[in-house]
Amino acid sequence: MPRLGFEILHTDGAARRGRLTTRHGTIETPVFMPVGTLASVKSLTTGQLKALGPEIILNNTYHLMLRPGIELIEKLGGTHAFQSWDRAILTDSGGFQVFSLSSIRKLREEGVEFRSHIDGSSHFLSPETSIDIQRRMGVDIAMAFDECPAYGISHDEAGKSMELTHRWARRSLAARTGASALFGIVQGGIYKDLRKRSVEEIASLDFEGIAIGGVAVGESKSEMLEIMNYTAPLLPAEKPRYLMGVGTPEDLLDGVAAGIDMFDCVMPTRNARNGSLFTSLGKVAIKNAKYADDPGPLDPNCSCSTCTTVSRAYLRHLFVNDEIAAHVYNTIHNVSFYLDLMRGIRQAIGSNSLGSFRDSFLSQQTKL
RNA sequence: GGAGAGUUGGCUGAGCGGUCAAAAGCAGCAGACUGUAAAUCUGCCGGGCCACGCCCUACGGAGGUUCGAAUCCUCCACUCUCCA
Repeated sequence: MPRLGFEILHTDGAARRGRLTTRHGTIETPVFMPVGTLASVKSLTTGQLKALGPEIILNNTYHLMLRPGIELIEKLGGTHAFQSWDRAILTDSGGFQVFSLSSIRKLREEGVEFRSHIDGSSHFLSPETSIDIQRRMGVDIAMAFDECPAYGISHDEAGKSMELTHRWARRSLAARTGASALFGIVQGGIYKDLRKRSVEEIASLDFEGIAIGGVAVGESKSEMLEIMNYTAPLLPAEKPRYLMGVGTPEDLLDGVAAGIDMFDCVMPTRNARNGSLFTSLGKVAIKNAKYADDPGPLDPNCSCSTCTTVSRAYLRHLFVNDEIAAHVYNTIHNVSFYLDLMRGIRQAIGSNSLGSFRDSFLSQQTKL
């Protein structure tokens, strides 16, 4: 069995309706992958998550390396067994932590030395160690170890960073053993010539899929869209395309229209915990006083267990009182909303109506 | 009956002559969140305005001292602690 199967079933403009095949099931694309950094989609049990139906989730190498540690996960049979998840898992390589933990890391050609954000202890991550950890976790899709540069760096700096990512991409590939698929990551910041160069390099290597990294790191929405719309069409058509860390519902629509197949983002889960809920009628800040006596469902067009069982008034009550159930209800809804959105997108592509689907979705977003 | 302590903005609670419309926390009201150091962070939070400054009303009540009082003095009201 190949490490990863990918077939394109249908196209609508640049948008692709496809199917990924992994050892842990098939994945209909375009797909949104809920983020479960610490082998947990925050606030949900595996059972609750499974009921929502995602076909793939994302874990994080850096976090799991620190705790509980790869030795333990390996000893307990890999991360699928550890978290009792029998569907697909993709791991981020720790590349994003090169960016997000920049204040407590030291970057070298060889790799990155992190001071643990938990206890300050030193840890080293390189293409080889990252790939090794991901393999030992037994994930379905591993990511190359990259440097995700901060927004605002110069063309020169972005170029150097990109070249490092390219060298690391080759090393990641060379270090790969085992059954996990491996995706390369295109960098280059906001500079089109660099993005083009990065695509050429990454696409020339033997990755099972290609990701666009280094977006949504502080640049404006228009810059992000410009880079995405420029880069996506340059990617080889036959491989799955993954836009890392994105995004809002609107971003997903734009990404799919640009030909992206895979997305992940903390937004539905984090925003849920912070009381910002996505609905078919627009965003609901559930803590707002206006919902205090609102007996209606969070989203009248949603069939998730939150929307079919409790009122906005109750959700607000739970949230303002810091009840744990607020996080559960909110996360169930937001994840469900994202998965429903992707389902709708897939159907729309299948019927060549992505454009009207997008228009219809966005026009409803202001109805609150 | 005696001795002492206290009364500050919705609450708790700093302040003990000017830099005080009054610290801090909570509550309240908004906003943000994009490969998760996030159940986090930010702003507003007496009233008013022709608002990056000005004017009112304010630290239990009433007087007083002072150029100036939440801060000092007097009386009153209330609360609490200890001793009988």
